[in-house]
Amino acid sequence: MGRIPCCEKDNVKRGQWTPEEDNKLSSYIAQHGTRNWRLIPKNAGLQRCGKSCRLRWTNYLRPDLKHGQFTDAEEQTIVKLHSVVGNRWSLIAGQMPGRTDNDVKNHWNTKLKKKLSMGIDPVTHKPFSHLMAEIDHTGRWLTLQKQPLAALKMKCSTSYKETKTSRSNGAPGTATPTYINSKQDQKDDTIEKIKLGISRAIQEPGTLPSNKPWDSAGATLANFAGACSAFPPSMSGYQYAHHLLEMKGTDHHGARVSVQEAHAQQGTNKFCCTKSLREKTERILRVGKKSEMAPACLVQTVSYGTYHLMT
DNA sequence: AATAGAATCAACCGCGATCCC
DNA sequence: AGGGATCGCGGTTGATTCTAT
Repeated sequence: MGRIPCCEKDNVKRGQWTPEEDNKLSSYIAQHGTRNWRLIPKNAGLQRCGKSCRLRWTNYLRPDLKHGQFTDAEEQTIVKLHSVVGNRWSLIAGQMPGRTDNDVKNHWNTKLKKKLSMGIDPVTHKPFSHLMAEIDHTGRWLTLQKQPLAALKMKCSTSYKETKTSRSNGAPGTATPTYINSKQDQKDDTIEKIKLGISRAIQEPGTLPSNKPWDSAGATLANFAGACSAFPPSMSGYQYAHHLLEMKGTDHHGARVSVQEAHAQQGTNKFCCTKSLREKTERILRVGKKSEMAPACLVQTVSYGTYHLMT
């Protein structure tokens, strides 16, 4: 596993970028593209490492970036997507034109997380009790950008493929989506299906097909682990997410609750999870990179339905 | 006006994934 | 197939700015 060696050199400049450096980098990239980050600083006459240049370009200099404050709609998008995919900042940023993963991450860490931890919906600025009432009665929570599922799927897929394509051709912002039949792509597709299934299931509670191939009505805390122990091959991500969301269990008061009810009760409480179930969930969702982490939502979703809620 | 503490965000670090020879 | 080079991501740091006292 190779390390990036460039930053280790003593003669490489660090810290804040000056306007002159920005100009040099911008004009070089405008002329030559971003084919090889290692060579860019050398050719552009910059005493920076390639990594630093890439970061400066992608997070600040790119002409398509927005630099202003996050709008309410953008905050809403972050909150919604974060509840679906967790700390997958690049994925979230991919849904927000002009915003970088760094922007989204910083905004979440400095503003949104704080509001959420205080029990305040960062968008409506109302307590979560209000929000949860909306979930129960109208299902409006997580109305993911009100986009058709296919459109969202296309966007997710495009974003990912653009990244891959741009790496091979190097031209910034000119990549077009391509669809390749490979094992990796199939895995990506499965992951995308699961993620989209989760979002759609949360978005549209009560739309579960009536002929569901499972029956969790009699599930108890004790047998939940068995109930969601596998992602059946015959089941779509959408169905599976519904399956998880519809399961019933008992909360820490012993009351029977659905996953969504548990979610509503959970508020800012912590909850635990068992190792075996977490491993199973992670296996279902194992992704190419950061492979030990499953999207937080599904882990949490399973958690709500499976474990005691803890304060 | 001065100062301390909090908030913000650009930049860095380390790691895993992927590319490419 | 193996290994070095490169890229991209998420977590963290620290300089700067803002706010309260």
